[in-house]
Amino acid sequence: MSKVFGKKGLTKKSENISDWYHDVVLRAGLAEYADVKGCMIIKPHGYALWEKTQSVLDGWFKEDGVQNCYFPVFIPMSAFQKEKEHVEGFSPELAVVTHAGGEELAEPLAVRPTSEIVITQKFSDWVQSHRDLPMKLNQWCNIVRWEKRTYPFLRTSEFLWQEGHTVHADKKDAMVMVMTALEWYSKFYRGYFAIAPYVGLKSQSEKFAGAEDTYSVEIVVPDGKALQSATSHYLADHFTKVFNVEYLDEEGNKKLAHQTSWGLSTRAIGGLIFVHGDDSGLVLPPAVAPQQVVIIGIAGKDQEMEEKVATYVGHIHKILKDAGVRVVSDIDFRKTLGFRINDWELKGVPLRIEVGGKELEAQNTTLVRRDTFAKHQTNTDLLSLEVPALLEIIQKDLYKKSEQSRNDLTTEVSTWDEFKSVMTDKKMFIRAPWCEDASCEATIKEETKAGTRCLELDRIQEVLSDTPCVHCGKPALHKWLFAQSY
RNA sequence: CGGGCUGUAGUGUAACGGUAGCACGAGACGUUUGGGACGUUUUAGUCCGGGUUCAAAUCCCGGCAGCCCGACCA
Repeated sequence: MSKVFGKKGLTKKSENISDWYHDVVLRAGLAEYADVKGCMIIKPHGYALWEKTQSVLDGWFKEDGVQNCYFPVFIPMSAFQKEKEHVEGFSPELAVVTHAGGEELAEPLAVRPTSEIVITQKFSDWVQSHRDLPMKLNQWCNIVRWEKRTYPFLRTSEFLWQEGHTVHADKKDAMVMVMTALEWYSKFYRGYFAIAPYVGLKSQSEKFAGAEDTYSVEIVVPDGKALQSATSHYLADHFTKVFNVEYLDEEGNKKLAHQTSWGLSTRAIGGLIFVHGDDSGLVLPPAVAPQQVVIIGIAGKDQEMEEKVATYVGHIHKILKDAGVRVVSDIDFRKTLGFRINDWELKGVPLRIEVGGKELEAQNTTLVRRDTFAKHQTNTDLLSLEVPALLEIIQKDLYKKSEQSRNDLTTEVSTWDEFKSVMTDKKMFIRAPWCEDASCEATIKEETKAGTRCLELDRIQEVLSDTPCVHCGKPALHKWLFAQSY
């Protein structure tokens, strides 16, 4: 790797990853703090990443027959209290409206922390026959969870997400949906965010409040901690039996529908920042970068040259735009070159094309990769082919780097001593046999701050024999992933 | 929600209980421009609410917000 250009006022990632993260969020223009605790103003550069996320996932949802809709942000407290595990799980973090229109409300309104309740209520009206199934809805919305400890993007009091809610005739159909949604998320992280995650089943104590089973996508943050980055729940009939979501099957028998829900939030952007960013700021994968290429005009002090360079930049801009590249031109000659370069690097634009007198004369351009800072010249004629190809290479290289980092930050242990020493020394993911007992899990967490993250999908079928739990020694059937979490 | 630290122009900082200063930024003009330029000039601030005091950015109390450490979570 070539040298990394540090930034004025930007903490180095290796020195303090938390300070670095906050600096990048602000300096790259992704978001700012709002006046309300834990609330965030998402700025255009950050919101563009969310819009890209939306457009990709929304396309996949619709191909599968999921329809978008919108439910109210307010939920009557009485409705919210109907599912016991659900309300116990969420009530500590509910925001509740008690006054409106200048008067105290007869019944307080919860600001939705998720919409299982209100959507399931409607499912009971909308689902009558097996012919109504499956019914697949999704909404893109904001939700509020009054977290005690907040962190930009990763854990904000209000956040944006999509929540998919579906009902099916039986468990088998519902499980297909659960796995389909999980695969969308996994595919999105791998293919667009260039992040290699772990995907698997949550333990019973870590599952969604009200779910039968929860599956999740877990990102390995470079400091060795885990970020739960999307979830897909099999709700069985837990909500449908509370709200009588029943249908008549072909034989005329009444049956309870089986339900799923699944979501991905703006937290994803936090994962993206953490995984790819470096000491120069944000690094965006080309597939999601709002601007994939920035063309920087360099003119010296020469007015005539400024005009020539501006024209040349425009020419290149058109070539790239016609080639389907998201491109932006910077011909703000009033600012010094260094300033402009640093600014675009902070923002994470994957590829920079420098164009000045030298390039003009040679009819070429200088290409500089954001991820490696590798620099080379390319003839202008070849740009329309080379740039899209290079963007793909950058995308793949970022993924490979993420995969390498994930693997480097994961280790397998079989004894409790090893487990403890790894968790205290380094902080990383540990794969170890576990008995699946909740009290054992709680003790592990108490002693190491690390909890179970998931049982990887491809290990669910693989059943161990004669293997003791890494902590308590009771028989373990699977190797689970453990880590400290964000 | 508990413990610790913090809160001064847009940003970063300084000021013993006694004139709120500096740098960057932003605006104007001029000179500059191949990795964060310079001069002249203009601009803008003590988180909010109480208290102590002749006098509060400074001390005290409460609130709000940020960061860190716990408990909780997408």
